[in-house]
Amino acid sequence: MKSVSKHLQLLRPTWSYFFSSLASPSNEPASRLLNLCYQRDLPRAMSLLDGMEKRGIRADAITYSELIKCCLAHQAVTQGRRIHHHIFSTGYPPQTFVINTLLNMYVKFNLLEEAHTLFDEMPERNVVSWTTMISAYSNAKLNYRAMRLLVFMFREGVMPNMFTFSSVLRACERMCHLKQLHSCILKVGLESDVFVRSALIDVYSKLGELMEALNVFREMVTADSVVWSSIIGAFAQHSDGDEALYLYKSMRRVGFLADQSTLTSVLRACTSLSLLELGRQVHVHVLKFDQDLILSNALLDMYCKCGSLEDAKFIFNRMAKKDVISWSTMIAGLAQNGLSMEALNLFEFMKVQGPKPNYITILGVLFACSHAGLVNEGWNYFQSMKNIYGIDPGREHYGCMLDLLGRAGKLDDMVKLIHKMNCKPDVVTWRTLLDACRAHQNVDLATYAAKEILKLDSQDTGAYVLLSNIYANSKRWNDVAEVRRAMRVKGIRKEPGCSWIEVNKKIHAFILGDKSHPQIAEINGQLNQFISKLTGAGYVPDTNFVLQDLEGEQREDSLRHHSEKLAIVFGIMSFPREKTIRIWKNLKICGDCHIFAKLIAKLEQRYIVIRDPIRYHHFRDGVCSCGDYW
DNA sequence: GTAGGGTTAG
Repeated sequence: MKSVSKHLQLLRPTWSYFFSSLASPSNEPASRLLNLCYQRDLPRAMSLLDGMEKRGIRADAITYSELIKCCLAHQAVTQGRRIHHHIFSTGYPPQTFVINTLLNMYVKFNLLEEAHTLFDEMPERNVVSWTTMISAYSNAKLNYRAMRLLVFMFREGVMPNMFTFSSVLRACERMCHLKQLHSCILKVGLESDVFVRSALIDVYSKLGELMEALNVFREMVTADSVVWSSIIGAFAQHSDGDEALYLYKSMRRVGFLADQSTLTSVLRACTSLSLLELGRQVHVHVLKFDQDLILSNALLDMYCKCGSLEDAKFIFNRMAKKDVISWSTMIAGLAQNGLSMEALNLFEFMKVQGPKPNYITILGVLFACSHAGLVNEGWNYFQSMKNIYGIDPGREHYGCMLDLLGRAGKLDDMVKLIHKMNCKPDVVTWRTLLDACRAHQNVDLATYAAKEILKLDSQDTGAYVLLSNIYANSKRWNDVAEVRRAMRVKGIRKEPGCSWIEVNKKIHAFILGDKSHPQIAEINGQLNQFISKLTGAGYVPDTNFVLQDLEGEQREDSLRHHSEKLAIVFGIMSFPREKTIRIWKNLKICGDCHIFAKLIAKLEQRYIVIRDPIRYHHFRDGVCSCGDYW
């Protein structure tokens, strides 16, 4: 008996199908259609649909939904429009669910106008219809339209859900709107939804309100790895690497696993803090995602910015896929690390084998020319960017060209270019001119440039300091006193030079005049010994870089304790000879420290890398990668 | 049927 009932059970669907097809014979093609959709057989499904249309047969909502999925899988726009036509031609009013599916199809095909027309014609729009359109506009960065739709949605009395809020938040550009949205989210009790939460964190961060982002994060009762990634990314993008790394450690401690996005932000934090050793540890976790282009680019950038070009080249060469960012990162990385010719060769190779260069690629190329003193090549590349790639030069490109001319001492050409620029000169423009005037001892032009800077920003420390140094170099002590008086009156102080070095996973900071380091006496003693040894070998301190109008020994004394010298000596004391000494600092290296680093690298047979806010110096065997041109 | 986080310069 048991086996008979088992057989009957097996037969039951067949019988029910038989009876149902007797009762409604027109359903049979619809079921066949659904099967074809499941098989993703679009041609046969479409021909069946044509037959159904002629006989006035319609399918159910699930079948239409599957048919549209089939079109999306085949990227078949024409067939999608045919289905749209069919749904409205059978004489039955389509369900909202079915129209929403069509709406979604047009959005996925990036046909927003067609989607919007259909949306306008819908007899009834539910929360999914509204959210589909809002999300489409947010994705397309048509933020105003997305926000406006939310208002219309409220007016029609449709309540947004968590999908709506996480979509519309991305379109929010103003703090007042964000505050309103946030209140609304709290009011309807959606703040614990992880999608809404991560979107809130992201928008607060994009609008520069990091503390608000942190508040949203801290108030959470719910979390997932994306919420963690959002807050880590927020700090990493705002150059607060310390907080980003602290949050990453907390994330690991509470048991969440880092994925590609998290690791990308963590690498960015390592990059901003120049933490090569930590970066290498993160690299181990990155290995399991080696197909992820964004993550690989972040890794490449980390090695470039931490001054380890061997690792950067290794990563670049074995990346299976490279995009314009990979190429631009490598070109700029080579240029910033003093390998200008390699950077330009790579750019030539990119022109043949790589993607089309963009605005940032050209910046790296011009930077390479500027730091190698290649004036003619720089001009050629500058002109070709518009002619060949259709890229209009921006403020940064002009900046590189001015830098190039300035380093080569072509001050008149600099002034001509400033007047020809298609944008108004800003503080950076004038500072480049001022810097060139200092290097080439042009006091009158320097005064002009400094005044232009102070017209734009009366508190600009750099202008005062550079002007003071220029006067000091020309021994115009009265003018120096005048500049310093102005600085005192306005309460402007020179930013103290600061250098950092990582020893045994600890960051050691050295600030000019600061004696707080526990080993400072030992470091100073060692430094004095080195200076004596170097002086015996012909080292003469270059006092052109002292702000104060001091004379003789006092001027040397001030230079003697520049933070990078202390960091170098500490590095020598802490590391074995074969370990690279890596230092990063907040200001550009001065000429005297540059000479000192070259000589000490030779004397002690050390490899020293110093990263300043713009570029890198690799000191080895008495020479620097910048070729003394920075 | 509708949703969230990541890369190059400055």
